[in-house]
Amino acid sequence: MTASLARTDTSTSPRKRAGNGAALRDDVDEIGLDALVGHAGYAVRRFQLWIFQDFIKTLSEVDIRPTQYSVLTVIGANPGLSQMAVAKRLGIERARLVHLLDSLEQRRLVKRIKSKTDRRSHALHLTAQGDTALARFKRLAAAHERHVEEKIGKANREQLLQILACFT
Amino acid sequence: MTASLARTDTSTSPRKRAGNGAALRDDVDEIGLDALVGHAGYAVRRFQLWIFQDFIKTLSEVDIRPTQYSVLTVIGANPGLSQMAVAKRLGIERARLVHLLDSLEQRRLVKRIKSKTDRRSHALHLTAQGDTALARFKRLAAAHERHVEEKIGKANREQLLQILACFT
DNA sequence: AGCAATTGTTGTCGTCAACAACAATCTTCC
DNA sequence: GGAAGATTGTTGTTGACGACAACAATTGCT
Repeated sequence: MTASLARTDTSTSPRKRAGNGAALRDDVDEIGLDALVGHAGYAVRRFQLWIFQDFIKTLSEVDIRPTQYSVLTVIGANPGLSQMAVAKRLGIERARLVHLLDSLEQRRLVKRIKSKTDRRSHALHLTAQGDTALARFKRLAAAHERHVEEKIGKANREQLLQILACFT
Repeated sequence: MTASLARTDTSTSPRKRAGNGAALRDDVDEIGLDALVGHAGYAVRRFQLWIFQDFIKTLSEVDIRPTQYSVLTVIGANPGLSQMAVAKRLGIERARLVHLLDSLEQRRLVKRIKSKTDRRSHALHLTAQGDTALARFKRLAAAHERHVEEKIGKANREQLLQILACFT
């Protein structure tokens, strides 16, 4: 019933190299997504995959991943935050933030300072080195953002940001 | 700078309960995201997290996850595809698709049929049971999609789909 | 003082993307 | 016709990540 064979047959296929046109269609362009095209989640998943890969590649020379960048940025903009506050603000599990900070602290980008007012918590700060490093990360991240703009268009990117602002 | 956004505050916060407003700010609403607000990747990550959680919850009664749903849908719409074709079309690693199909085949939703024309590959088909099950999955997925619509708005959802169409 | 809540931490579990290697099979090219 | 190279499915490993559960130390509330 589903089926929907005989799709639009865009016969632009320059012949894929495998001449087994008999039983199997492995020509990507001809495979229909059916209900998936109406699902925002599918598009978002593919987009996020692309965007994260580009981010990682663009910042590969400094070896910073998206989550690390978000943590550094928030700490840089709000010195003295507790781990709990950072975790809640970014939607990261506080258990996960522990390893994240361990790594960043080993690289001398962040330091945990024992809070005087609450001996349970740590006040998070960038090191001097972390501060200058973050500035470089931000320049590279801006380059990545330009890649996004080139990919989906300037106006579309801004609309996207506006639509998804309620999740940030 | 940044800050604000006046979030909808779903957490029913009747006063945060911790009165240590001294040195640490753990009030989520007051923590600025700085450069993150201009990054599409951050918004997309948060959005995808939300959307996947809603999908999983909405389809929890049938125990189907987003990736499984995408595989079933594509196979249902294109019977006889090889694993390689499905993997390429959905952007899934073919190694990963093996386990995915193992699981779906155990649940009698999918069957691998040895291809006559290419003895390396399998032709993928839904079982009769898988076909009726997929119809139910699609109804639940439609309900999930309505949740998305309620969250970001009907017009915004359609714009989103249009903007990200180049990734599907 | 006593009890509940919070903070950081450790640990486990399952999902997922990215690779690498392999046997079986197919294609291509000589 | 046969060797060389590519493709398909498979197995395995690695690392990032989200979700949970438990714990000690500490704090807040009553």
